[in-house]
Amino acid sequence: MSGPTKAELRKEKIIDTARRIFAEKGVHAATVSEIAQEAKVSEGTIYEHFSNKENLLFHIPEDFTKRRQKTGHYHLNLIQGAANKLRAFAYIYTELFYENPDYATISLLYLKGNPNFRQTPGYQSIQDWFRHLTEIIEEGIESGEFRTTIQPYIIRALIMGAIDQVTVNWLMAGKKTNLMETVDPIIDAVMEGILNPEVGEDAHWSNWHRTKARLRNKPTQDNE
Amino acid sequence: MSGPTKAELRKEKIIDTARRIFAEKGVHAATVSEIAQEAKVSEGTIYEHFSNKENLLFHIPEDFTKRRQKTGHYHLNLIQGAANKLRAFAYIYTELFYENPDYATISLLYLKGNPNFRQTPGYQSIQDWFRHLTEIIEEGIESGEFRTTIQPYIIRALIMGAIDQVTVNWLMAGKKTNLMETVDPIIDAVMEGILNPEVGEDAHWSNWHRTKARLRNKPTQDNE
Amino acid sequence: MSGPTKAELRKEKIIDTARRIFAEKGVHAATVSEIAQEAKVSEGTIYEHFSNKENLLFHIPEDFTKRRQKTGHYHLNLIQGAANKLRAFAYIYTELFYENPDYATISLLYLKGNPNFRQTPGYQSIQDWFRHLTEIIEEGIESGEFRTTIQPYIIRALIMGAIDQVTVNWLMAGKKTNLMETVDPIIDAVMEGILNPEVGEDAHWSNWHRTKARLRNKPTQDNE
Amino acid sequence: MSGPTKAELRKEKIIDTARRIFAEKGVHAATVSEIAQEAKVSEGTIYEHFSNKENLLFHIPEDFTKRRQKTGHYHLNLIQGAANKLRAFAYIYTELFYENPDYATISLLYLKGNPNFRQTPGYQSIQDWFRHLTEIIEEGIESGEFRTTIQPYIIRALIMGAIDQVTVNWLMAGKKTNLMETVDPIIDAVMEGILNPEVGEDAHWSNWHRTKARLRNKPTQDNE
DNA sequence: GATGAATGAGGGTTCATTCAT
DNA sequence: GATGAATGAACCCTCATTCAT
Repeated sequence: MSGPTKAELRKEKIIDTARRIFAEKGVHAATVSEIAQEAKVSEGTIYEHFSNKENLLFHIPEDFTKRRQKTGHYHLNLIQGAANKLRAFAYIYTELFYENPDYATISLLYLKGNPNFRQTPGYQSIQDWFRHLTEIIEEGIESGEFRTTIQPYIIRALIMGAIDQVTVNWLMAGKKTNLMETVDPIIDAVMEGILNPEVGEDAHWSNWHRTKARLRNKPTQDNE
Repeated sequence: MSGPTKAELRKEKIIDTARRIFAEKGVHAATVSEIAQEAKVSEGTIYEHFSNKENLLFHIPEDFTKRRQKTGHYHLNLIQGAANKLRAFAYIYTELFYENPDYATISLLYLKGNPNFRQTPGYQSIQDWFRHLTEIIEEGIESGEFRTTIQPYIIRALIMGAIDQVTVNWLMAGKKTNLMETVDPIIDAVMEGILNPEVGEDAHWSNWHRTKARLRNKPTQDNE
Repeated sequence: MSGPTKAELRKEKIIDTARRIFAEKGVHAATVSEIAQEAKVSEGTIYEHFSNKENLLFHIPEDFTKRRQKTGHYHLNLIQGAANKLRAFAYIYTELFYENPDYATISLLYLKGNPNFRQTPGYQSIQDWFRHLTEIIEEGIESGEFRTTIQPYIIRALIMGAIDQVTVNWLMAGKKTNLMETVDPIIDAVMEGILNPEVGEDAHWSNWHRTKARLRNKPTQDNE
Repeated sequence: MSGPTKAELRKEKIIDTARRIFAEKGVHAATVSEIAQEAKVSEGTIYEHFSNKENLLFHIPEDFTKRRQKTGHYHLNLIQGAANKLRAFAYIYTELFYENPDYATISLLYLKGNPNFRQTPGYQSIQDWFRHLTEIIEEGIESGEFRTTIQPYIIRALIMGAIDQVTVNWLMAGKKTNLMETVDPIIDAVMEGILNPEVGEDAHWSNWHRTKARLRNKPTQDNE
């Protein structure tokens, strides 16, 4: 019946403050002392809850992961069709960054490429969520909605890579645009591709199917 | 007529060593002293060439940028058709990472998200190269090769985001696979999309065009 | 009529644990928190019984002092002759270390040279016990059993110094030997000296009596 | 031709200051920062010369060991007779403490019982010097000067134990007495023992030879 | 231009001690 | 009396940067 304990609130306060300061000044430039001060706890208290500074960093996604687990799966299950689910996934994924730019900063700039983070349970939770996208794509292939020739891992990289990319640009440029507006164009492009179907294969001197074959045979031709 | 001066060689040696050590241990964990030792120069000499540690970091892409400027544009100009150029671009871009994983590490993990780097000439050179991809896409739209509805910025984000994504995964997983093999599937997917054209729009209870429209009107419906 | 109270048992448990941990890791490296944990009390409880960490350290000899008071004097009183008592004293003194190596460690390495400890009642108790050895020696001189030329303080330093010395070596070497076997040789040597009485004073070019006199007159001749 | 370099002087200055401060306040209470300040170097400089605080502590005996190596052996070789050498050794050993009470404090209170110190070259040097005393005693036994029944290790423990003991007492009591005056009584006692040769064995009800035998057979009789 | 010893500010972390419950 | 979470002062150590040689 009772809500979170005082200790839990304290811990969340620390994580929230750390997220903000890490994002603002960078993980390296941020000091534990400053986080303590702004979270209105002592430095010692931080070390009661987290074994060290990096461990604190690694706990930042926890909240979001939990929240997404609860709501994300719920919403996706209500949607029918792989294409629809895929678009919804992109919305949910992007929206998390859009609504929590500090989390986006930390996730994309400090955690994504951190080998130590990949050893933590926090990373596992995120992976679980990513795997969901793969499942959606596989579902679409099986149902015939998607081409059978596509590779789920590649499509996942396309979608998430694109969103990560535009999110980083958005963050770096000062968050002035509406990040959410990039979701549909990304998904539209992934859905239908960029080639103009009204133009025949022979419209170009070197159509791309042939080029593809050519390049494949000499993949390192551009090397010195 | 004569080659690079002794000082220039020294400078390159420093950059090469820095690239390796920054990539191996991380920029923060790497020390100037260690770089000096391994480059067989004194710490003071490093500061003769670079104003500080971060400045040294920012000079790492220089080499690659110059090399790419020379060869990249040259090769791309020989290729006809936007689709072909686009694929070639992806090859060149990925190959640089594949052949220089230390550079890939630094570029993707330490420079991409560094606001200070975005103020340097080094970033400008990279941007110039990226803009080339945009131009290729625009060229494809104009020539009718690509759909007129696509947005070049989005397509660029898709391609480069996907490559960055698979490259980071490849780096983190120990560079065991052949990164180059992911290029074609990525470009293929971008070219033709993932939807199965043999299945009609009405094949699914909720086709994606309708869903798209629906989601667009209530983009934040999933928020609490 | 009833045994020790719960509080007293608690206090003893704390002292016992502290003795073990102080000895194992060193007083400085041992933490109050660890002692509390292993003694299964809270840190606060330790501070109910002892004003601070050093005060806890200073209470460690208490037990042994009390026990020795009870049994030591009793046994010594049953023995006749100063030489016999002296040997018995050495046995009792060494045995305490032998049976309680953790106490030996603390006593010899952390208390012996601690100026603050010398202000405590605990130190007084130990001193009382040491004075007993002086009394035995004085008794031997008076009874004619010992030479009248010896100085009780010096003999006490010899005996206790030797035992302390071999005990520290024993502790440092991993307590592999039987410490008790060193007691008799020490006392034998103190009793009869090391000079060979069968060799006359003039057997050596420079007999020690003369050397002694010589050195005494120029005690600092070897200084620069 | 030139004297010690500036760096060597600096290093010695650090060691000298550390010796004084460690002795004054205790190793634990002394701070590296304070040592740096008083030695007029930066903290960083201390860590250029010594890997950490304990390593600095372990370098304190170095000077004395070197000096003793040079002068100690030289003087001892000029003296004839084991008894004379033994007394001379005791003088030299004690004098080092007497002339350098800070070193005595560190040696007896912080190094003697430090297991880590026993792994250092510094400890080896000291051991070499101690072994010299054993050799002198063995020499005396072989020459017939000393009893053949004595054990060199025990005699060494007696002499050095006694000197250590009186030195610690002297230090703790404020260095008010003349420590050197204890050397002769110690050596005299060791030489001739404490038993009065003019009193026959039967003078006491229980002479010590018999007691010795009795105790030997029941060495643990005092245990509960 | 090159060196590398010296600097010293600053950071992460520990832990004895306190006090509200 | 007992608890143990919270405190925060203090310390060891690192390392980017400087500058006399």
